[in-house]
Amino acid sequence: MSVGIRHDDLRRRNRAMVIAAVRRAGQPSRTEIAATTGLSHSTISAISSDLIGEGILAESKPSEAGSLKRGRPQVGLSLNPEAAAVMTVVLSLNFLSVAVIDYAGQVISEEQRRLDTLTMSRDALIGECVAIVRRRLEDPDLDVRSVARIALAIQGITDTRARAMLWSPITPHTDIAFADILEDEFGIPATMENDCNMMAVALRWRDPQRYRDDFIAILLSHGIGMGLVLKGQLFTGTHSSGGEFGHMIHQPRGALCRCGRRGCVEAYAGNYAIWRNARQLGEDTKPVADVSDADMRALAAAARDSDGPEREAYRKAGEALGYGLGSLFALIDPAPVAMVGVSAAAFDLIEPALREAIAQTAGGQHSESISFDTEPNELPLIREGCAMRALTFVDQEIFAPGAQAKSGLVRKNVA
Amino acid sequence: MSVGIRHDDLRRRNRAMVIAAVRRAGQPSRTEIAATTGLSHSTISAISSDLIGEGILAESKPSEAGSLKRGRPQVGLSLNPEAAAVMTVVLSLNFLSVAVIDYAGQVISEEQRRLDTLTMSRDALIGECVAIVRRRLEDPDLDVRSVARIALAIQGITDTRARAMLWSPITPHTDIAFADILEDEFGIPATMENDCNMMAVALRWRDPQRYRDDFIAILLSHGIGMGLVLKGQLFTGTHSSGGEFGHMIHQPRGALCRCGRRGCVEAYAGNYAIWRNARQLGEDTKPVADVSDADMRALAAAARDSDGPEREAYRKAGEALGYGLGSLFALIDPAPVAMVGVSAAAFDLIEPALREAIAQTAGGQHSESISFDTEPNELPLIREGCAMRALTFVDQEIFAPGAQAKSGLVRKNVA
DNA sequence: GCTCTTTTTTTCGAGCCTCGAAAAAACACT
DNA sequence: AGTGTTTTTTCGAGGCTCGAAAAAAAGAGC
Repeated sequence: MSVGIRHDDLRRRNRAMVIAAVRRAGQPSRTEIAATTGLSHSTISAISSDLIGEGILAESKPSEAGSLKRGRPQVGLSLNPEAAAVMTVVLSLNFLSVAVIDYAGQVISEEQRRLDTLTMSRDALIGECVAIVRRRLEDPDLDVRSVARIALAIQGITDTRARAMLWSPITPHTDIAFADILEDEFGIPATMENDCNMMAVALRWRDPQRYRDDFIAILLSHGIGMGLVLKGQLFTGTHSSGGEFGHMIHQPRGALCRCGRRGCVEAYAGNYAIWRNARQLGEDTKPVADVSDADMRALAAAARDSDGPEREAYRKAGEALGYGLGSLFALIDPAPVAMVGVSAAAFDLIEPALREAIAQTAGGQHSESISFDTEPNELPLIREGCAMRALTFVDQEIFAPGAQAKSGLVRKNVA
Repeated sequence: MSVGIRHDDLRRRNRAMVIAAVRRAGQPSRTEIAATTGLSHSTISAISSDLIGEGILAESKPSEAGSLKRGRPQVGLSLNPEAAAVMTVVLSLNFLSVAVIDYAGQVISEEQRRLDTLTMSRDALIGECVAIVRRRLEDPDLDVRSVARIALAIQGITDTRARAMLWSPITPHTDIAFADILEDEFGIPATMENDCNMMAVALRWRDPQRYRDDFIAILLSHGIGMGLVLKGQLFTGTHSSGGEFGHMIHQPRGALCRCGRRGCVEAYAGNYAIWRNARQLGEDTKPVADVSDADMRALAAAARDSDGPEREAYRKAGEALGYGLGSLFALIDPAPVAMVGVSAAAFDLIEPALREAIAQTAGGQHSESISFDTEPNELPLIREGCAMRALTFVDQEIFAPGAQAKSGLVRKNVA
C-alpha cells in the first residue's frame, strides 16, 4: 500500500527535482528551474542556495556572451563535476569496458579489455570484473572516495532489483550477483542492468525530442534485445529485466533458437540466424557461437549485390522483426523505434519485409507513421546509459536522500 | 517534465491516502490507518476529523461485539454511503446495463436492456445510452445531484484519455466519444473504459491477495480481450486502451480473424474460431457474427464427450493462447492469470494444450508456477470494475481535489 | 464500586516548508 | 548618472506534520 507523504519528503523531493532540472537542462537559471518545476522563485532560491553550499551545484559565469537582454542577467546553475563520480562497467561478448565519469557526465578515465567470456570460469569472470574496477579505483589521479556508484550492464537477463545477472549469452554461468559482489568488495553501491535498457536510457538523454515518453530500442546483434520506455518510464518485467522481444514466438515450432527453443524472433533475425539462412543451412542447424562484424558486413554487401540467399536471409529477418513488432504494438500501440547494433547498418535490407509484415498486424494500422532510426554502434550507447543511470541514482539517493541516509554521504561531500 | 510538490499538495495527497485506506480496509480505526499510511496519529486524527466534518467518512459503532481487548476500543471509520454516488454503464454485444452505486459501493438501482447493437445506427446507439442514463438519473428515489461520476465500459478499443471508444466489435461505428457525449448531456464527469481493463480492476478489489501487483485477466468470449496489471498499475497502450492480446500474431498468414487480418490469437481462440474449427470449416471461412453461449456449452460438452473435431478445436485454442501468453511472458515475466467468460468454463479442454505450448516458450520456464483461475461470468466483473474506477475518481478528484477544483463540489457535500 | 492498566484518540506547541510581496542586485539603454 | 528591466534574495505569513503529553474509554483486579 502506497505510503503517505511526510513533511520532510517535501524538501527531499523538491531538491531532487531541482537537481534533475539542472541535469536535463545543462545550465538553467533559477528562473528557468522555477518555470519547469512549477515551484516558486523563493523555493528554488532556497534550495539552490543549499545545493551550492553543499558543493553539488555551482554557479557558472553568464555563459553566453551574446546575452543582449536587458535586466539582471541570469546566472546559470550547473552540476559541480567534483561533487561525485560514478563508474560504468559494460560486459559484453569477449569484451569488458570500464569508465569513470564525473558528476557532470564527463569521462575521467577508462579501460577496456578483451577476454574470452564464453570459456572463462565463473570465478575468473568475476575476478576480471573486480580487478578492472580495482585498477580504476586505485588510479592515483582519482579520489577513490568520490566514486559514489557503480552501474554494470550486461547482455542478457537481470533481476528487477538490479542486483544480479540471471542469464546471459556471453557466459555459460548463471545467477551471478554482480551488484552484491562489487558492493561487498568496494563498499560502493552498485546495480546490475540490462544492456538494452541502458541503450534506451541513453537514447532518452541523447535525443529527448524524439525519444521522450514512448519508444523502443532494439539491439540487432548476435541476439535480439529490447529496451522499452513507456510513459516516460523504463519498462521492465515483474521479476527480471524483461522485454525479451527476441524470444517472443514468431513461428510456433519454427527455427531453432540459441535459447534452445523454437521459432523465437531471434532465431530468424539474430546474426547467427541471418548467417544460417544466408548459408542455407536449414532451420535446425545449431546456432554458431559468434559471427564477426566483418562477416556480417560481407553478408549485407552480398545481399545488396544480388538477389540470392543472403537477401532472402535479411528478408526473413525483417519478416520476423515485423511480426514481432506487430504483436508488441498490439499490446502497447506503435511507437518510434531505434535499431541499434551491427545489423542496424543493414536495415535497408531488413526494412521492406519488416514493413510488409507489420502491415499485416493489428499494430500496423498506422504502419507508415512508425519511424525507424538506426545506430550501428551499441557500446557507446550502453555506456552512456549506465552513466546516466548511476548519476541519476546519486542525484536522488545521495544528494536528496530520505531521512535515514541523510547523515552520511552528503556531509562528506559538503566538506 | 515532472512537476515539483507544492505545499498544498501535501494535504491533498494525504487526504486521498486516508480515503483510499478506508475504501480498501472497510472499517479501519485511525490507528490502523496511521500504520498503513506511515503518517503520524496526529495527522490521521486531523484529516479524518476534516473528512467526517465534510460528510465523506463516518464513524461506525465499535463493530465487532467480540472486542475483548483492554483499552479504549477502536472506532471504525467507514465511507459515508450518502457522500456521493456513481453510475456504471456497460455496453456489450446486444446488451446494455446500467447501475447506480452509492459511495460505499452498494448498488442502489439498476436497469438492463437488450438491443441489437450490430445493426443499430450510430445515433440510435448513442441515444439508447443517453436515454437509459437519463431514466436512472430521473429516478425519484435518487438525488440526482449526488451522482458524481459515470464510468462506461465497452468491448473494444478506447483511447488512453478514456474519452472515446475508437473501435468495437459490437458495432460497425467507430470513434464515438461517449464520455464527452454524456458529460455534455448531463454535466457529470464521465470516462470510457475498456471492458477487460475493468475486469482487471475488479479482480484486484475482489481478491487483493491473489491479484495484487502483477496479473492478467483474459476474456475468452466471442473475441479475446485482456486486462493487465503490472506493478500495481493498470497497463494501457500509449494511445489506446492497448493490451490487444487477442490480436498478437500466433501464426503468420494463418487463420482469418474477425479483424480482417490473419493469424491473430483470436482467430484460433475466439468463440467463432472454436466454432469454425469444430465445424471443420477451414481457416479462411468468414467468422460468424455471434455464437450463443448455449452453442458454446454444447461444443464443450461434445469435446468432453469424444475426441472429435470439437476437442481438436479447443486444443488449437489452447495452443494459440499458450503461444500468445508465452510471447507476453517473454516481455513481462509470468504472472497469475484469470480466465473470464463463457469459454473459461471450458478451460479444462483448453488447459493441456495451453500448458504444452507455453512450455515451448521463453516465458514458460516456470510454466508449472503459472496459475490459472476461471470465472465464467464477465458482466458482474466489468460492472464492479467500473464502479471502483468511478468511486476512486470521486475519492481522488472530488474529495481530495487539487487547488483549482477545491471550491465547488466539496462544499456542496459539506452542506 | 473503585482504582489501575491498557489502548486509542485528541490536543498543543515546535519545527519545517512553500508562498507571495517587496526589496535588492545587476545589467542595458538613453 | 539616471531609468527601466529582469533576476535573485529576503522576510513574514500561513500550512502541514510530528512528537509528547493529555484526555478518553474501556477491561482487569480487588
